[in-house]
Amino acid sequence: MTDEMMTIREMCDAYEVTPRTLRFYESKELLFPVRKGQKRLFTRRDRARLKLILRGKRFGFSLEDIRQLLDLYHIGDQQRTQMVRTLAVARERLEEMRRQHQELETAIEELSQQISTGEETLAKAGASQPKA
Amino acid sequence: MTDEMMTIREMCDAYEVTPRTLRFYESKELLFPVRKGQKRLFTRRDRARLKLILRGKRFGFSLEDIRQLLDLYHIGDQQRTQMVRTLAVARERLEEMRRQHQELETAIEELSQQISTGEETLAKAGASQPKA
DNA sequence: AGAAAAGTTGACGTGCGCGTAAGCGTAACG
DNA sequence: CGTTACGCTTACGCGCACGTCAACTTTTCT
Repeated sequence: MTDEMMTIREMCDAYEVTPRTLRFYESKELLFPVRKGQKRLFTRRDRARLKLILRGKRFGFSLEDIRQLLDLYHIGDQQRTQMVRTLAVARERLEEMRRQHQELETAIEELSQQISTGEETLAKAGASQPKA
Repeated sequence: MTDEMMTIREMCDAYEVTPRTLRFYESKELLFPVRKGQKRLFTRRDRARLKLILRGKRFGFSLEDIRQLLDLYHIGDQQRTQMVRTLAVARERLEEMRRQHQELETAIEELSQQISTGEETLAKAGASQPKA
C-alpha cells in the first residue's frame, strides 16, 4: 500500500477480479506487474490499464483487441513508423466506437418505444379487468 | 423468396452468418423457423429477431442475455402478471444500455484525446528529424 | 433416370476467458 | 518455531459460440 505498488489481493479487492484473472492478463501481456522476489506488485500504470481492460470488455472487445488498444494509450514511447501505424489503428477504432455509440442510441430508442407501447397495452387492459 | 419465407441459404447471404449459426440459434430458442417437410423456413419475425441478436452481440451481450431481451420485443402476447415483470426487466436493461452509452461516450472522448496528443507529438518530432 | 446441389441431424473439435485444484515457497503471527 | 495465510507455477477443466466433418434424405437440373 505504498500508494505506488499494490499486491495482487489489493488489486482484486479494488477492481473485483480474481487473482487468476490478473495472472491471466499478465500472461497475455495486458499487464506488467514488477516482481519483488517472486511476488507481483502492480503499479499505477497497471491499474490504469486494468481499468481500460475492464471497460473494453464491457463493450464486447476481445482481450486481443484490447491489448492493441492499450498500446494506443502510451503513444509516444515508439518509433516514428510504428507510431504512425498505431495512430491509424486508433482512428479506425475510434470510428468503430462511434458507430457502436450511434447504434446503441438507436437500440435505446427502440427498446424505449417498446416499453411505452407495452405500458399502454397494460394500462388499457388493466382499466377493465385483468383476464377476468 | 415468397418475401415472407426465406430458406437457410437466403438468410445466410442476407445476414452474413453460416447455416450452423442459424441452426445453433434455433437450438437455443432464439429463432423459430417453421418446417416445410424437413427444411427450415425463416419468417419475417425470425429476420427481425436475427437483427436484434446480431446487434446484441456487437454490444457484448451473451446469447442467453439476448434471448431474454428478445422477449421484450413481443410484449403484449403475455399474461398481465408476466407482462409487468417483463416491463420491469426491460426498464432495467434500458438503464444498463444508457449507462453503457454514457461510458462509451467517455471512452470515445478519451481515445480521441489520446490521438490528438499523439498527432502533436508526431508533428513536433517530425519537424526536425525522426530519431536522427 | 442419374448426378449434382442443398438441407438435415449427430457428434466431435476449437478458441477464448477464465475456474479450479495440486503442490510448493515464504513470510508473518501467536 | 510451528502453523496459518498468501502467493507462485503447472495443468487440466469448463461454458460459450460456433466450425467442421460424416452420413443421409430431398430437391432440382438436365
